[in-house]
Amino acid sequence: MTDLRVRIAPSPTGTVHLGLCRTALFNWAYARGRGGAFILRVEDTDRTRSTAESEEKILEGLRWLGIDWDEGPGVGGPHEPYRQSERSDAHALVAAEVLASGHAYRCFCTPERLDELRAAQEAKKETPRYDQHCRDLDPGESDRRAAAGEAHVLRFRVPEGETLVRDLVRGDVRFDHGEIDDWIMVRRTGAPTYNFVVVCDDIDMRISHVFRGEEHLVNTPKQVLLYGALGREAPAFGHLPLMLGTDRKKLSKRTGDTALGDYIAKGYPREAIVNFLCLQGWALDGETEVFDTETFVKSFDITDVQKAGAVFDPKKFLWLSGDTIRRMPIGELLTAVTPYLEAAGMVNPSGIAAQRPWFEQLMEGEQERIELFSELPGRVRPFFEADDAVTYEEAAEKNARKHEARAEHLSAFLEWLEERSEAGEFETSELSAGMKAWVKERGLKFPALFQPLRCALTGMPGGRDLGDCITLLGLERCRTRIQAAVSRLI
RNA sequence: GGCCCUAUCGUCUAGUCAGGCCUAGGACACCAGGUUUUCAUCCUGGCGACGGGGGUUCGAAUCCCCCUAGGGUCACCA
Repeated sequence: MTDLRVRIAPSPTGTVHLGLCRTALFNWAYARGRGGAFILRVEDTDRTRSTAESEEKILEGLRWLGIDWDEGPGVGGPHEPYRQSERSDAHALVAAEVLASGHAYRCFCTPERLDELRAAQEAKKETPRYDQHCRDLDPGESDRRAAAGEAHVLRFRVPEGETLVRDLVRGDVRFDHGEIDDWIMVRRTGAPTYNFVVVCDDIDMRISHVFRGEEHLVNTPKQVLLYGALGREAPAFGHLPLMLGTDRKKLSKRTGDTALGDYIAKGYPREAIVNFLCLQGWALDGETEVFDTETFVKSFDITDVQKAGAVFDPKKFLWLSGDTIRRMPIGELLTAVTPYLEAAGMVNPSGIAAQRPWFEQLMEGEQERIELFSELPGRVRPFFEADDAVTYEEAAEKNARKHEARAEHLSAFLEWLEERSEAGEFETSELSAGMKAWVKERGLKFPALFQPLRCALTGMPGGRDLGDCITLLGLERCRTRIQAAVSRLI
């Protein structure tokens, strides 16, 4: 059996894009589901745009998603180093080999000449391409000019013919070599280009399958040709459909957030993000939308991947987030939400531990009402406000003022509450039932008490069960709030 | 524009490779009911698609061709 080895090769030039996350996820799942190895390699050949911070963000982001790598930065491996910029010696060796074998040639054309060429071609509405000016330069002359220190690049000598790419997602794709430029392998600075190093490194690292975004499909014949020139067998390829924005173009900041960090900050649960990403171009069985990572790993196959691009649907993502939150154990939810509570100044780190049951009750009432962790502080605000200065939202106050005898009802209800407390009957479900009975005994409609009471207690027009609010606040705080409301709602 | 990819409800998709089981299934969204003290959850129902045209076949969402539409790519970026 040939060793299954897949990789993700991000370039550290910015934020952690969701597309990268999905590609990583699919590669990783493919390896994990088949006992293969998953390798992480940092593609930092563009020295001017690559940053260490970006690289660190990528590693952090992948780890956060639950993706672990068998070889790569941080864990090492038999094919070190895993940062392309540190592999230049190997690249130089291969470049020399390709030049010596005649599959590549030196090109001494100046960037100015190339610019003019391109401009002329564009003016004539032709496809911009290299005119192979240096392709048939005499080898002796080429060597002399290079030895004399004349600046040059190394170009791949694309032969006549066509290349067949057998894509595990798309099937067979043919490319006529007449359409492929004699592409640059090594820049005049001596730095190798992406199409060149990606092949060198994938060979060195024994990569067996390359799954990446569809934007790389047209690069593939160039790479396949290089594998051939090097006498190596190309890996299997699979080009994933693009993730599209609502404008049906490649997902970009233009139509919404694209960075993993944005979603983490908003409080999408990890499971929801992974689950949603899995759904972009792949489906478990066509029926089941919600599944865990383990199920994904067990079921994922590259040949099941959709060919057409997938438009990113923020609404469905939000729904999935809320659904995931609703299924979380309360303790886990509390942990997830703690940073948001702290950031809102509602608790300090030890505060929750000291009143854990209270916080758990608080969470239980909100669990089905939030779709993102970040919504929580706004929703529980009333429970952290001063009792004599609850913020009344306009809609809540309006609802309360609809009832003529609001102050009388509130005062009477407070008396009833005091009695319940003295009687030791101050538990949520008994209170909820008792309140309803209280309203009916007086021949009232529910809103006559509940709307003013909700306003008094929370200042909000809607929300959790009022009995629940009462037990959460306790008699003292309820008394203050109701008394305040009696005067404020006159 | 050249080349390449793609084409099922508004969106994500199942079904396409092995044509009949498809009067095309699920999910989100939307709409209407129900449950509920409110909000939310939850439940029920509804709306809603095989881009168009030719073939092949007894039979096509599924196979072939053309058209159309969308996307990707054309860097000394990756």
